[in-house]
Amino acid sequence: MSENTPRDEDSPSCDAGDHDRQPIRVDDVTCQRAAAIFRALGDPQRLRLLIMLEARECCVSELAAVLDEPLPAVSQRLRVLKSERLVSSRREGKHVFYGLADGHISRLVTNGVMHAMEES
Amino acid sequence: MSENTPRDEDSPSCDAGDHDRQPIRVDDVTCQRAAAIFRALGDPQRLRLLIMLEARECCVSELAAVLDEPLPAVSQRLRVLKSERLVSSRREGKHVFYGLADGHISRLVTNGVMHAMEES
DNA sequence: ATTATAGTTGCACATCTATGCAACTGTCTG
DNA sequence: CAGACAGTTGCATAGATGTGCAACTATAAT
Repeated sequence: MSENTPRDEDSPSCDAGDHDRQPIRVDDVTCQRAAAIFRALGDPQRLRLLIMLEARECCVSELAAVLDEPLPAVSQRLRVLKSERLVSSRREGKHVFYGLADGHISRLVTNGVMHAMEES
Repeated sequence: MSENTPRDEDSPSCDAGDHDRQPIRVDDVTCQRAAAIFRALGDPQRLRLLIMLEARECCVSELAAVLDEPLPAVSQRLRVLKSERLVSSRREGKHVFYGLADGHISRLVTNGVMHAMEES
């Protein structure tokens, strides 16, 4: 009676044929890093920024203008994205250009958006 | 003087050769749905659950036992995941089995974890 | 019907996070 | 140097979110 898993006699027959795929072993640190990345992606406005940056590098004021948001707000969001290394920045004169940190990010974003569009 | 974009004379030469990829047009609703999905993924404990469910269906008490968490906590987290349609549940006698809602989710999770492992 | 096991829900509380605005830094121009 | 434009940072506040615990529901067994 000390069992918590339903793998013995009081369990139904559901799991007999289930193919136990080898679970990915993920250490706590990685898990937290991954969660942090997802959390950074978990805001509509930040996601908008990433979607724009997927097309090309943009400077902060351009992003603010296109998205019709106050510039400090955009800068803040970019800061969050940068702290998770989702974007990188580059200064060019008066302007600071932001771009996706690497191609992976694009896949991540696109995947999520696709999934959001497909269902429902 | 009303320009916000640095595309005219006060702009440096950085963007001349930039390949403006066609941006994905994403409507607000989709953007919010996507963000909500990412937000649901943005918690280490919830991510842990999904990683476990990637291997096979599990009932709540099993998840609670393996992750060493109070059962109500696990149930709560599963609720959040279910509200975003990341997992589905199925009752079998006394047990409720949870599994990933579809194969897409697995890709989404794996992608994020991979990215978290690769960098730094 | 009573008891035990499995899950869910509700509530209170602490924590985090987003937001707006003002002040500051940095860069170029005249 | 002063002024204008581009970004960043700090701070206060309101709203969202995670957590723990207790109470409740559901299913099965005796």
